[in-house]
Amino acid sequence: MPNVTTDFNDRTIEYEQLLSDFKALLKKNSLKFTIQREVILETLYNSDEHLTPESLHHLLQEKFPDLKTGIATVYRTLSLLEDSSMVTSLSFGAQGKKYELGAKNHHDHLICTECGNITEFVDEQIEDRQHFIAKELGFLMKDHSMQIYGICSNCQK
Amino acid sequence: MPNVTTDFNDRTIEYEQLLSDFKALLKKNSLKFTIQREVILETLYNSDEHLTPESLHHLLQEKFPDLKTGIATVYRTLSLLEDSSMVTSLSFGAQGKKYELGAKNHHDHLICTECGNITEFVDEQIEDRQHFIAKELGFLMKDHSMQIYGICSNCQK
DNA sequence: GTCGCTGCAAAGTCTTTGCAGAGAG
DNA sequence: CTCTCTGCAAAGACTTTGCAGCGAC
Repeated sequence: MPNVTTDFNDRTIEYEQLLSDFKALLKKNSLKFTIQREVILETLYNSDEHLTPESLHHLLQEKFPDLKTGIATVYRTLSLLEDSSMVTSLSFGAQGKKYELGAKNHHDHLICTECGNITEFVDEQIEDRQHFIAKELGFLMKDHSMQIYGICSNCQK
Repeated sequence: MPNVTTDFNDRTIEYEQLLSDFKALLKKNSLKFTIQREVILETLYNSDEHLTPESLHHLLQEKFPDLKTGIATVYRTLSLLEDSSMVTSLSFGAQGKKYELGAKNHHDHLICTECGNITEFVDEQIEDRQHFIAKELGFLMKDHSMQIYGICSNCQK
């Protein structure tokens, strides 16, 4: 199993750590560590995108064709991981949920409505403020998404 | 609750204005102004909540039982309104989308991933910061959307 | 060996589509 | 009149569940 970090930033944790967290979680709940659960975690870890259950299932069929992992197992494992906060799910307005590992870093998007260019950014002040607001309103904040729409400097010319 | 407010009930557009916008939109696209489309717009306007297609359909059956508006028409009209940016939709999980009129005042959303409850808020500090960031990165900001996902106080119990 | 896990297929949900008659322009 | 809309029901898309055998512990 590769012991690598992604090139995102220092908030990303290593796979070995993630895997042992997962095993600890399973043990604590008298659940079993199966090869299907392992490859699902690994595939989520190695993906830079938000995955739908279907796209994750597809990836598994490509990378581990011998396992013949069923879509039902993908759904069941994602629910398990989400319930234990190891992955978060987002719905972006389209149909269905998308999942990503909670261990990855977060960023927001500036989207140019003219050329479609997307700039990523993270702003600590906004991040802090979001936590504050969630707390004020009694929410246990899990994740957030923010998009700013506008016209980029190039397109303003 | 310092700078956070959930007071969002001021309408930016009156219903008459909204209705004539809707009629203009229909005319422009050679579509017809039907009683079903009207009551759907009106019901959205008079609701302070985010409505699912199903809950909107329910409201229509209560308020306009004689029309017997079908659920398919609700879906079709919501799609039409969304495509033309008169309503916006939010997704909060596997249980479908919720819709609201775009004509209402700007606000952001806190979405409970357990029960789907949506709380609205406006925070000046974040609004200001978004403008600042857009400016810093050379964007002419037009709009933005922000969703915080978490677990509401009720569901934490 | 026990008991949870898995794949499969069937069953649920939610949403869209085909169609023939109704109705707006 | 013409051509779009509508309600209905069937079809589709997505997700969950029941079950019998498999496999981790």
